[in-house]
Amino acid sequence: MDAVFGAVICGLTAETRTMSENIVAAEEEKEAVSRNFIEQIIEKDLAEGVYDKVHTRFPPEPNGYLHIGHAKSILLNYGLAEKYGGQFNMRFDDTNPTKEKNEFVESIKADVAWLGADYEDRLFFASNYFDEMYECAVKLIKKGKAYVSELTAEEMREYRGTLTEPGKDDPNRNRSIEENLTLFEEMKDGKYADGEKTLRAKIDMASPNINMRDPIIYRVAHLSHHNTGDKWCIYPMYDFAHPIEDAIEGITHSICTLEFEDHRPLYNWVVEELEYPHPPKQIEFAKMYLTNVVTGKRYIKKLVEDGIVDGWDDPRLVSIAALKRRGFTPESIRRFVDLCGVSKANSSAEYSMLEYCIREDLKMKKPRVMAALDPIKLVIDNYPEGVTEMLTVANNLENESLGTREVPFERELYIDRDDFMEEPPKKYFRLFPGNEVRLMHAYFVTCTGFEKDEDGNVTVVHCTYDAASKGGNSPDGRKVKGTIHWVPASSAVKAQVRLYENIIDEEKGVYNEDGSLNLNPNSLTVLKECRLEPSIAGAKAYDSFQFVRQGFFCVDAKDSKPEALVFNRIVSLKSSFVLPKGEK
RNA sequence: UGGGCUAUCGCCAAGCGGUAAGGCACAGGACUUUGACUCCUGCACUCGCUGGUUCGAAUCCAGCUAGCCCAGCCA
Repeated sequence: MDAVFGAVICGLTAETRTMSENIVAAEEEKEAVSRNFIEQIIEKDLAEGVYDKVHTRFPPEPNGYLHIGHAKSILLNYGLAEKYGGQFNMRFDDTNPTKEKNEFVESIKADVAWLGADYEDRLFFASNYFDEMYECAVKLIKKGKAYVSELTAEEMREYRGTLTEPGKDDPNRNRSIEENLTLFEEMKDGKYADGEKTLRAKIDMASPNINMRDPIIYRVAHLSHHNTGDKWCIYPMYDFAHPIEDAIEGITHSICTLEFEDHRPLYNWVVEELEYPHPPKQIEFAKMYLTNVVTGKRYIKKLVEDGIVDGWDDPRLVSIAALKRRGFTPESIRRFVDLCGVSKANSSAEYSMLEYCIREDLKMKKPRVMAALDPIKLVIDNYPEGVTEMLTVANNLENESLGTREVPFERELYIDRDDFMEEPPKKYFRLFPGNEVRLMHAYFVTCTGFEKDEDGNVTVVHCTYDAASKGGNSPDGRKVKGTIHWVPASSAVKAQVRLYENIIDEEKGVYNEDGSLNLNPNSLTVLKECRLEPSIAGAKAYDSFQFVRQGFFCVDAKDSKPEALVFNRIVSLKSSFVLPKGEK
């Protein structure tokens, strides 16, 4: 990289650096990370003076809720503006009132804000440009580049031709400019019914690219718009509106997904015919998919209707709202998007990558507390009755700044059912008759026996403790292989915990042969009798914790109440422990 | 049998003519008051296929193959 090029790039990332520092920084950066293809295009544009700034945007149609796939687009656009010292706009592409609702603009704004993509005061609506778009259409008509068509939808389809055959010219293709002007104005004035007339760009009916076969750029629709009300009864089509929106806002790099590649010639045609001095450049990238995840609106709607999920924000879904409710953090989503990268190859990321990202984000930040999800009682027979010791324990052994808390220890505790076995397999080093383990942060205990109910279920485990091992170490240097977590029986907080698995049965993929969803019947497990250590009592919505040896859990924002806590498992901890087959 | 795009490890993804980065996943091992974390180690003689150009090709050329997108008055 030559010096001039380096300086140009870095001058934009850190204005406070000196020129030479910039050059050095740029070179270090180059070695550290490779650039994705969009960054390469941007840097080339900047270096060649095609643009002297970077201005991106996120332009959703407000017709639904955002999901993890949108997060990539949001963060990509925002990240690019940030990286190159440019700006990022939020823009609602609301040119078709049939599907748009204010409810969605509000939810989208909330999701974008939550993700941390700050558009400052640059919130725009395509519908605010309708006057200007109308003028653009008139300009095209005056240039002889647009005409009013009277073809019905069906005729339009016939005239368009097919993938392999060229189309035919519209009978009205050579209408006079004056007549087109009059007709278009009449369309605007409401003289025609929906579908009666359209405005078409005059390009090339024989183009191998179907988008160029005189595309419709305005249609009549007597519909109330969520933003402009009844002011308009004609609305611009995406292909006409989008480039204008971008141009008006001074967007430099208009980033969209792959399916719009074929629309780029039309995008360029529009900005060229309209003679914008600094036309924006459309760049397409591959959408990100997550493997075995459902994002289709129809499918989610059905899941809600069938009562399989409790809404668009059910923690098993991957809408932004659902991820938030599940306990994912904006940081984890950003990291995930980052890890996935940007390319033009269709691909699908594994869910394990998302799991990795949330574990990484939470592990140092959250307190590590104890919880018995499937509790059974542990009685320390040689521990005095009526005595409670307050043990001071670190909230996070790897992060001292999280401080300490007090956990009461007493004769009767709850432990997790998994941590005791009457007849353990080999390599099981938790509690079983005769075995000694450490109660985390507390004492060594040795299992002396257990009780069962008439059904053969273990109800109580008995043990004795070594008073000298307080804190979890024996002065004689004795080692134990297992450390288990516990909760004081008398003061534990009762709570509900929801364990989630993928809503899709991963063995067989998302869809059944008949097109229905291939659901995992075990996607939700509700544990109602969980016992948590008392320190968790005041937990509020979205608070999250590591339940030691189990995973990360988040207070459910919808159903949790101070007196009846409800937790969602965000993600389990990794585990290399597997019970031999046939056990449990 | 039109046009556009894509093809590098199980999953993402660098690579831009000088002899295959990295991450996730996975498998071993060390450490461990979480069977977690952390730390080591291993994991593509090969880049969809076939030819060609070149001293040298994942990178250039040609031809194939496979996948995705396009025939809304949706975006």
